[in-house]
Parts: sequence; C-alpha cells; structure tokens
Amino acid sequence: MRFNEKKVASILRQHGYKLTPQRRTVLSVIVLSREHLTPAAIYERVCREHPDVGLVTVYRTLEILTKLGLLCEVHVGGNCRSYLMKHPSGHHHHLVCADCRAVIDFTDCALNELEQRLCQETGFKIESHLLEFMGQCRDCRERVLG
Amino acid sequence: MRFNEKKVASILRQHGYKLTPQRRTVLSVIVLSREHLTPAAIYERVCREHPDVGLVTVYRTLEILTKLGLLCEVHVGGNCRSYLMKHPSGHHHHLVCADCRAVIDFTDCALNELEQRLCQETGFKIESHLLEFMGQCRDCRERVLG
DNA sequence: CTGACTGCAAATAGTTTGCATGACG
DNA sequence: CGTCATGCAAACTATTTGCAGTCAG
Repeated sequence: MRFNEKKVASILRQHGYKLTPQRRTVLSVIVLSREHLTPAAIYERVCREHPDVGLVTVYRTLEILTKLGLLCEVHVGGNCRSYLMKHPSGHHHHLVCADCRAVIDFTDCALNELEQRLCQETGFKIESHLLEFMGQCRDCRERVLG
Repeated sequence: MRFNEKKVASILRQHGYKLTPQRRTVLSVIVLSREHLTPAAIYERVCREHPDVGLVTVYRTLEILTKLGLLCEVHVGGNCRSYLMKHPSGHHHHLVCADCRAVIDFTDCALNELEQRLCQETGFKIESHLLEFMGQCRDCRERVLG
C-alpha cells in the first residue's frame, strides 16, 4: 500500500512544512490516483476542485515531496516527469498500463544474480537500477475484447 | 558492436534520405561516442568541427535516426533525452556510469521468469520493459582510488 | 533540375525564479 | 506576529515549426 494522505501530511509537518489548503489538494490528487500523473495532469485535477490554485504551487509541492522521498518518478512513455506516491517500504518497481496509465508495484525484482554477474564481467560497481514493465492491464484488455 | 557510420549511412540512403555533410558530422559524433549524449552535447561536439551546423539540424537528424530505429534513449539521470547508437541485434540493456556517462550494453536480462509471474499475478499483458543499471565503471573507480 | 535539406527566427511547451501579498502555526 | 507559502508575471530551457535560400542526387 502506498503512502496515504494522513501519513504524508504528518511527514510534511514533521519537517516543518505548512499544511495549506493548496498543498492538501495537491496531495489528495496524488494520493487518490492509481495512475502516474504529470505536473500538468495534477494541476488540471487540482483545478477542478480549487480553480484558484496555481501551477507553480503544484511544481513546488512536487519538489518538496520528491525531496522528502515520498514520490517516485515513472519513466515509461516518452514524457519524462510523471509522479506517483511511493511505498513506505522502499525499493520497488512498476508495472505500467500503456492504456490507462495505472501502475502496479512489485518488490522482488530478482536482479541480484544478474547484477553480480555484470559486476564481475564489467568491473562496474552497480549502485542502483531502473526497472519498469509496460503493457496492458486486465481491465483494459477486457474492455478491448468486449 | 553498435552500428558504425558506414552502416548507418547506407540505411539512410536506402530510405531515401540524403547524406549531407551536416548529417555526416552528426552521425560521426554519435557513432564515435561511448557515452549517451543529449542533443545539446551532440550539437556542441558537432560545432567543434563544423561551427556552421545548426542545432535544429541535430534535432532533425536525431528524429530521423529514431524513426529508423537506429538510436536508443537512455533514461538514467533526470534529463530525459540522451541518445546512443543502437545495436543491430536488437533487444539489449544498458549499464551506465554515473561519472563519465559511458554505457556498456548487455543482452540477456533474465526477466522472462519474473515477467511470467507478474502476468499471472496481475493479469497484465506485458509488452516491453525498461531496465538500466547505474553505477561506476572500472576506470572511474580506479581514478578515485588513485 | 527539383525536391529534400539547411539555418535563421519565431513559436511552443515545460519548468523555474523574483517579488509583493497573504495566511499557517 | 513572523515566517513561510502563494500567485502572478517574467525568465529560462528544451524542442518544434515556418520559411526562403541551398544543395545532393
């Protein structure tokens, strides 16, 4: 389960950030989404509820959440910046639906063996990795099949 | 081994693209690089030899090479667009040095098993994946150690 | 020759910054 | 109440497009 609104709010407060209505709205949009969202998409949804919030505030909120390590970036699909609330547990990867942009997380990537072999063969010291699967989720497949 | 200049030139000609001096220069910069390069970095190197080439031409050449499937994008490192000549053989992944940006390719990603398990568990139809390792290459490690 | 290619300049898209006003704690 | 947050406008960066002149084939 990903971070929920209460948890994020408390972390923000712990770090001395104020909980303004604008930030609450941005937070709620991100937390409630099963999809990865671009800043523009977040802004659009925020505006539906509170048209007076500025795009700049969305960017600044994203910056804070990223700095606190609460967000993960999704890379799939050309557009580089898409965000999603992170798991509190840490290391995980994404399974992304190309149609509805829904994201499923999984944790055991089983890359240790490959990583070790690559280290031996190349002399690299591997520090991290990026792994994402792209495809079509169950719902979207069924919708297409009719 | 990645595509070489001759091979790429011939593919371009086959597809009816003209081989102008500008394109030759852009090509040679990409082919000769062991690193992944942003459009701006390619432009800079091109200018060292031919200061009269425009950045726009770099973008347009990259567009063509991408359309022909001769380039791969490297995602690591925030900046989203970095390019590298592709392997003719097809499916492969990258091991990227965070210091010098050198890229080593490898082919057997050993993800089939994981892919199958994820399909079963989630109902996803997986179509592709993105896998990159980041770290420090042998040379950069030795340079640091002295 | 002629259509494709080029460079310039301007347009567009995405993101960041400066600043005066406003509100959380 | 002071400080941090906000929104606007403007600056910036990256990329794309329109256009007239140029050149590869």
